[in-house]
Amino acid sequence: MVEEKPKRSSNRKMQIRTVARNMFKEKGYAATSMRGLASEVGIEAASLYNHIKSKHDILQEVCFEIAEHFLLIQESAEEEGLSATEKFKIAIEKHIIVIIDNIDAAAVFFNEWRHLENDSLHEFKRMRDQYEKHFLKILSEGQATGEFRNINEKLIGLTLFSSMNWIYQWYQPTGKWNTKQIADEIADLFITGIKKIK
Amino acid sequence: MVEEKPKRSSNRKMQIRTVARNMFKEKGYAATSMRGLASEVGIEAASLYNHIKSKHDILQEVCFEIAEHFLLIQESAEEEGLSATEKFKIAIEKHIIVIIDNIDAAAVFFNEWRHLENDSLHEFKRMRDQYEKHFLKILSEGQATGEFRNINEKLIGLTLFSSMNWIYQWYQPTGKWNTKQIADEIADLFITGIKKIK
DNA sequence: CCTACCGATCGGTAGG
DNA sequence: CCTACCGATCGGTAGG
Repeated sequence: MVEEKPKRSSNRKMQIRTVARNMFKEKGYAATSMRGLASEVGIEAASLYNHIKSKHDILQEVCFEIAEHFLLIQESAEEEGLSATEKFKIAIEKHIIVIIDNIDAAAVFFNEWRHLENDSLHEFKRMRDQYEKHFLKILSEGQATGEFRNINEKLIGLTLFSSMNWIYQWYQPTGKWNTKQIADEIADLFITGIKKIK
Repeated sequence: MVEEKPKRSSNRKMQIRTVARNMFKEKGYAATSMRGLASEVGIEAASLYNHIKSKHDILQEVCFEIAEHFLLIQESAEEEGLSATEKFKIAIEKHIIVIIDNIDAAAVFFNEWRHLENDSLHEFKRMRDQYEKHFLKILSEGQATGEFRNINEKLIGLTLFSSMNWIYQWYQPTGKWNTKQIADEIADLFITGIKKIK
């Protein structure tokens, strides 16, 4: 039996990223110092640079690790034979699961992306816009099939994203609702709010 | 005829606050430097301190100027003879109007309040919690009267706040929707989503 | 992974 | 409202 080598450096890097996610969420990127980060990790600031390239590089990693989660949702959503309503519900639930399962990274993603620079900022916006289209397409489809009433789909889409993307502001892992309850209640609210009354 | 004196210092203070609101929104509080702020105003950094006490003091002023707007809404909402549905719609519309009419300050209020300290942080949270109760009360009332279906009112309340408080992230004054359209569409979405079906 | 250190920039003050 | 300046802290590097 082959025992896995303890990848010490890799573990330390993971630890740095985990601590950084949390500090970026709590204090914001700009207000988090490398000395403060190092202190939480339990090493000197200079030692961080054996594991990471720069403060900005950590931000990029955190932002794009969650961006990839969102892209995976999109790719997996190509199932056939579902109504727009069903697709809508599934998309909402998956999106909320990503946020809640990665609550610190999600907070950084939604709140600190403006500190990205140049290429990474550009790429971030591109991915975000593309991802939003995925939801807008479902809204259009639902109107075309007559499942949804006439709505300002862009505005409803922004409202939906607001509802989901703000969750990190109030969600507490120790709270009384589980992920499914939250996802269901929000999905039902929106579906009831936009479905065509027969 | 008495001509008003040009209150030079007061105007300069207002200008500083206006520029600060915008920079705090765009870059965040921590990433906004007093030298950068002064440069935008057109004076030297040291000169700022003839008009303001500290960087932190500006943040407090911006946060609490908008908090007062929200409290005014609450006080004016004591009209009698309205159904919960009507109260709900009015409360949503007024809240959204405050945000859109004070979009920079609103962004700071919702995004930078964590940089408040001690008393002002405590007071901020107290006001915010109290204000949220105002909405929760309407939701409870609507369920009691049978206007609204059975909902998790705390969760729906958080979702509503998310929808409204995220507006600053996407609202553009030059955009194609006016304040009333935005407020109406969001209010209708929520009311349709929670009303009891007869 | 540390000590020692770099130049740059920070919020803010003294004094005029 | 400015010049000149303060001590503190910033992100990051050199060298071991």
